Amino acid sequence: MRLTAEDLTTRARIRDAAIGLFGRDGFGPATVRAVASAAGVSPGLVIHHFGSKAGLREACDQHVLAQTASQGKEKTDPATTRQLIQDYLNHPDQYADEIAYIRRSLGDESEAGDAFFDAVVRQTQDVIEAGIAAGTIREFDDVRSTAVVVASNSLSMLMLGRHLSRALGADVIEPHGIGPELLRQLTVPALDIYTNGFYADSRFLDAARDALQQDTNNQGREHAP
Amino acid sequence: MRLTAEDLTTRARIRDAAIGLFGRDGFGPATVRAVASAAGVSPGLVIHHFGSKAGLREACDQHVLAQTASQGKEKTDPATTRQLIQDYLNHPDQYADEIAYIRRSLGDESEAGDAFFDAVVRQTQDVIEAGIAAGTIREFDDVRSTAVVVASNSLSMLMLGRHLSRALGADVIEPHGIGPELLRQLTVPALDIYTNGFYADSRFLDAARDALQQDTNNQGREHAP
DNA sequence: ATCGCGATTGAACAAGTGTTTAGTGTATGA
DNA sequence: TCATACACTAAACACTTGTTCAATCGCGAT
Repeated sequence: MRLTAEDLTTRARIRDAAIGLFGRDGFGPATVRAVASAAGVSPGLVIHHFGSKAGLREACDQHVLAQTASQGKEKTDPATTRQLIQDYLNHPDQYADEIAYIRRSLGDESEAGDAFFDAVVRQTQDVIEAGIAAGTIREFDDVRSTAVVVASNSLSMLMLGRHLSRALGADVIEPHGIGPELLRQLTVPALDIYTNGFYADSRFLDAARDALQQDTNNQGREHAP
Repeated sequence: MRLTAEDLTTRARIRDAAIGLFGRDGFGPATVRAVASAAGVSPGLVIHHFGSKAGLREACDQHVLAQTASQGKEKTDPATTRQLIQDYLNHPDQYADEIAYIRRSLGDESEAGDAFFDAVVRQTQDVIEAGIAAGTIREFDDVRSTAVVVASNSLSMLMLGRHLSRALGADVIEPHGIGPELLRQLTVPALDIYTNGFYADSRFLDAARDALQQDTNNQGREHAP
């Protein structure tokens, strides 16, 4: 259950307003005055509570990170995955602010973004290893790199959500880009590739292996003049 | 061949400096003064040539878009793809500025970013359809959506390059994140998934199809209270 | 009742922003 | 030769930014 704004302490109200504005406008463009106004408070009070704009952002980082770390610890089996999908489809804008905030953190280089990305990769790797053990996921030569690729692919929806909706000609542009309409159109094609592959045979894979092998031989001179 | 800074007209020098700074620092943080300084010129001259900072950005958008549209029209068959990979591996920082700039454009909502994303999707779809005709790529129920997914996955490397290098423990942090070291580690795992799939069977795909089918039935009430 | 202390505000400040303006050269064409 | 146009600069302007400061407000403890 989400607390309404009136139930929160002023400090928390400011922080939540900041999370919303930081996520929507970015850390630079979102001004202290705008945050204060959104929280129904004076700009000075924002500084009084958080010391500086950087301090405010730090508090937002910690809060969002803690918020997202608490959930998403137990999604390993297909049943729970389906549960999560349906849950998100029914409450689309429940985590909208956090999602937008994380997107900004991943784009704008920051420790919070690093931590979040690492957490996603770690969790992805756990899921893969559990899936391999359970026989639901293939075995890979390099599980770590595979986890990074899969995590990157997943997060691309977060980073490019706006473009995805646009490219699919969404009737309504969803608040932060990623929404039910989007998932409904992209989940099956994505899982289709993950299930049946994309290429018809291993020609591309072999070609890439050749190219990289050949490159490894010339590894001495990185930057050719 | 790339022209050196001295050979360019002042206007072009300013524009190139702006592309570099916009890509490195972002459109907001990169100041007119910084651009002017990087181009060895006074701030007023920047405005004199481009009317405003927005006009400067527009010129940069057009230039980068034209630059990237000229290349990347003929990469359809595996041989050319390998050629491109090797070419990029040998000249890593040739297009570094453009890559960083495009990354910013895709993140910061802008017409240029939209145009670039659409171009990538369109090109991806062309490649897929050509591949299907040639028998190198599987057939899909929804080619358009598949193209969007593949394009999104590809661009994730661009958007998250910094995190990818970090997560893979790159010895040296590449200038804009994506570089030879990164490609060498991620190309094969990525193509492995695209070739042999990720899941061991179609259980996840079926589960997702069920969930979405079930959701389509309840489509009337979007936001459950 | 009053003291004290944190929450809160409104106004101000210093720094940085994009932009303007007046002025200086410096070519080129009449 | 001169005048016009253009590239270019230095300084200033108007504005926004984050932050500070003095002054209240409200409330619990003494």
